[in-house]
Amino acid sequence: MTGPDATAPPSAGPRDPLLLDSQLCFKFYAASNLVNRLYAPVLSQLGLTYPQYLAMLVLWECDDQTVGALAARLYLDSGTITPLMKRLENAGLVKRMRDPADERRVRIRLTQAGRDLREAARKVPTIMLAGQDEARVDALRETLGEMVDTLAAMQAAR
Amino acid sequence: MTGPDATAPPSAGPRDPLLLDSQLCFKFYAASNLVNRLYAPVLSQLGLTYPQYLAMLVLWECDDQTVGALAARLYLDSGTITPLMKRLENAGLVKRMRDPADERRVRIRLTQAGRDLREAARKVPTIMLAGQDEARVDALRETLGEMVDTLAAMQAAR
DNA sequence: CAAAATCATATTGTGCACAATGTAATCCCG
DNA sequence: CGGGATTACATTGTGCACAATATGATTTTG
Repeated sequence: MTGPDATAPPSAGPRDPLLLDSQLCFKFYAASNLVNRLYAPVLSQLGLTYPQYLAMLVLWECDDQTVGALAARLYLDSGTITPLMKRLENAGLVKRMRDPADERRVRIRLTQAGRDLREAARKVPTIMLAGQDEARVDALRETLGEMVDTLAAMQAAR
Repeated sequence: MTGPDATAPPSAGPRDPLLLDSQLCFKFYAASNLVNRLYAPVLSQLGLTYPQYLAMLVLWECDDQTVGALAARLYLDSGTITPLMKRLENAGLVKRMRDPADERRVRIRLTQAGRDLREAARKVPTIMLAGQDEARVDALRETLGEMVDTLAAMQAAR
């Protein structure tokens, strides 16, 4: 061994900030990837990927939105939404059309098939949260919601 | 309005499980993307992307690991690690070589430049956590750590 | 010991995710 | 009203992320 603390300390003392397990950011990264992987098999039954599912949630809440509004709602770049919407259009779930009032905007509208998919999607949260403690889920959602707000504010202040 | 709750309810009552803001999973997704975006400008000064930074953290902890071990530690597919390591090799930070004892394995070793980068990386956690309440960060890391363990267990049980 | 099963990684193909850039429409200011 | 600035989206290029498949090495089994 050349340096101190070649392995992680048992429990106490100031942690090395460069240890992977010390990284709060890694928890978000790992959780996001794991969640994506857990949802994939369920969502594939609907013919959706995970980001596509999230975009459809937004449209089911409020149809006829612009590309930019969708991107903002999902904390994504509009350059991510454009090809995603083209894939949803190819799947017959949405229609893309230029806003006649402002030709710069592209409005996204659900097709009948897109609206119909909502009923099938109702089972997704049920399946994914089965066996989880509801109070714990609510508490975690609350905590993470604040964290996302903080991160979004840091992002906006850059 | 055609249905009940066309907009989100003010505060109480059972939430619609299909609302985006009801989705715990979306918080992870949004947080992960936001974190990535916040780290990118800082890490670019080291010539690293965010996943590359995480992989380097693992190697700084324990050098000379196999591709599979790195993937497991980061909760990633080995198919993600292979091209990532090739890019780190092109950057001169690691060396890839077949394990002579088991030719199926590829071992990843830091170069001197890779080891040297660790000192420059020490400032990253300092910069990113500046102004954050330490106790709050510790609590969140604890909570998220448990969540990641839960997700990893669900993943393993599939 | 040889054939089959298993294992570790690489390869291919699809789908994000974002920075940088391009293009066209609209806004704004004099 | 005319022209520069701004806005909104599309395009291009790089880098993940994973499923499916391929390749080659090792282990197991008859």
